[in-house]
Amino acid sequence: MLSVRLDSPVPIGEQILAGIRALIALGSLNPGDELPPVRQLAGDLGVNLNTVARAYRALEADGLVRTARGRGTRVTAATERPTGSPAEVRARLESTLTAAVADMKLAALSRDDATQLIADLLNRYWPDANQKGEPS
Amino acid sequence: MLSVRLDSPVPIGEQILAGIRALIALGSLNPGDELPPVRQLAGDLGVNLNTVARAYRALEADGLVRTARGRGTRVTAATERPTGSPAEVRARLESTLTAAVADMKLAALSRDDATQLIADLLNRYWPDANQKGEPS
DNA sequence: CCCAATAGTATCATACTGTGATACTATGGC
DNA sequence: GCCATAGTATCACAGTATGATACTATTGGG
Repeated sequence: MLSVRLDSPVPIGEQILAGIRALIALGSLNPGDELPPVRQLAGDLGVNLNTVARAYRALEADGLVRTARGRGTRVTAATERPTGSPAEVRARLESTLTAAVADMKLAALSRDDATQLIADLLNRYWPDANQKGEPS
Repeated sequence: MLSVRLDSPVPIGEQILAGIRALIALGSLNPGDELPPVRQLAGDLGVNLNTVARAYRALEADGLVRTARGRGTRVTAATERPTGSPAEVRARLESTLTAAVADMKLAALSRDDATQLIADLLNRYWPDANQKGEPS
C-alpha cells in the first residue's frame, strides 16, 4: 500500500511524500490513523530512515499529519488542515491539470476516452451521493 | 508565452520542457513550427543555453520535435510521434490523474467544483464538435 | 523512580543532478 | 570559401537527495 521505485528519476523522498499525501487525500489513511514509525517504513521500503523522516516533516508542514517525538505521527483532522488562498490554490490546480490534459492529448486519447477516464477516477476516488458509481 | 520561475523548487530545465510540451500538446505550437534557437530562448529566459538545449533534446527523445545542427528545431507531425504501449500509457496517466484528484481533494474543493474545473479546462484546451464550449 | 523500548531529530559525509562557462562542429547563404 | 546561424560536447561547480550515525523526547513496566 505504498511503494517506491529506487531507480526512478523522481527522488525517493518525493515518492514517499506524494504516496502518503495520496493515501490521506483519497481516504486510505484517515484522521487519527497512525503512520508507521520512520524506521519501520524505511525498512519496508529499503531506504534510509532520514528519507522517511523528512517526508513526514514535509507532511507536517502541510498540516496533513502531526508528529511528536517518542509518540509517533498521526493523520490530522481535515478541519485543521490549512488551505492556501483560493487564488493560489486555483493557480496551482490549473497548472497541474493543464499538464494532465496535455499528457492525455499526447497519449493520443480521444476526447471521449479522456472524459471517461476522468469520470472513472472521480467515481472511484471521490464518490458522491448524486453519482451512481461505487467506491472501491 | 513561456516563462520559468528561477526560484521554483522544480528545476528550470524541467519547467522549460514541460512548458514546451504543453505548448505543443495544446496547439500553441503546431507541426512544422520552428522553436526559437537555444541561444535566443536561453537569453529571453535568462538561463544558460545548455539548459534549453537539454530540454530540446528531451523533446526530441519524446519525438515531439526534430532537431538538426545548424538548421534549428521544429515540431514534428503528430503522426510521427511514437506513443508507448497502451498499458503503460494508461498506467502513467492514471498515476498523474490520481495525484491531480488528490490535490483537488486536499484543496477542499467540492466535487462539483472539481468537475466544473475539469470541464472548463477540457473545453478550453480540447475543443470538440459535440461540446458547446469555445476555445480561447 | 529508573530503565528499556519506542519514535522522531540533528549532524555530518557523499554521490548525484542541475546549471553554467566555454569551446567545438554542422548547415546554408552570399 | 567565409560567415552567420544553430545545435553539441566537455568540463567545473553548487545545490540537493540520500545515507550513516549519534542524539533527544515520550511512554510504560518493573
